[in-house]
Amino acid sequence: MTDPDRVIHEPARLRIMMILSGVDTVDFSFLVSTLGLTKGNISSHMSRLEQAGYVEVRKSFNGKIPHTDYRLTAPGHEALADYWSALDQIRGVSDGEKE
Amino acid sequence: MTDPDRVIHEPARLRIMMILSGVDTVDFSFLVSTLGLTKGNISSHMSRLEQAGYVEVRKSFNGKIPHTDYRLTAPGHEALADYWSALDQIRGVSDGEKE
DNA sequence: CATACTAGTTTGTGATACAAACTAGTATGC
DNA sequence: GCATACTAGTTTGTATCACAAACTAGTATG
Repeated sequence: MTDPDRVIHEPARLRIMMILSGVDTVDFSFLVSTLGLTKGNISSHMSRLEQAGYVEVRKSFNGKIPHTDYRLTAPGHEALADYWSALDQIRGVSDGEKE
Repeated sequence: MTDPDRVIHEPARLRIMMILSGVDTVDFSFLVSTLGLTKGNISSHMSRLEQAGYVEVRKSFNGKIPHTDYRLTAPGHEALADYWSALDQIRGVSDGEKE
């Protein structure tokens, strides 16, 4: 009866997690253009994911331009897997009895 | 890129929808004992689902005791199916490609 | 007639998703 | 050299909403 992790459950963050799970790193601009959300919105979602320990933030300079990369941590990968498990569990509620 | 229906996405309501999808009707008390949520909480979730047109409320009297039954409507069934589709789409990001 | 129970609804509050406004620095135009 | 625009984000304000506590309305029991 475990409820899905709220941090991941939020659609925007779920998308972010799914994107991150498939690649090494993504940068801020990529997320902005891919997700179609405002920068502010993405910024706060990334902060939330960072606070949860699900993503690692790496700030650097691309020449003189600041650059931010995000990477999914091991706990992040695990939490994402657990999230889908929780959802499968909900989905399979009537699995045994009827179709 | 359709986001999952927020009405259904809320874990408590998702559970309710899944329960309803498997049976004809459930009554209020059943939901209270099954979900482990307070009555107030359940009451507002059911109102939300009713407002969305996903459930139909049927009030009656069991002798002299009031009784409330809930039933999933056709749009409700459809919305639930669409919800899982939307989620499958998110889940299959790396494999389902995009449009 | 009062205490407890059934069956819910209404109310108050804290959390939060979202966009707008803001910050800080770089490149370009005049 | 000054300003205008752009890149790369963060902070702030607001409206929504999930949740539980308090309340309502009626019934059964001592």
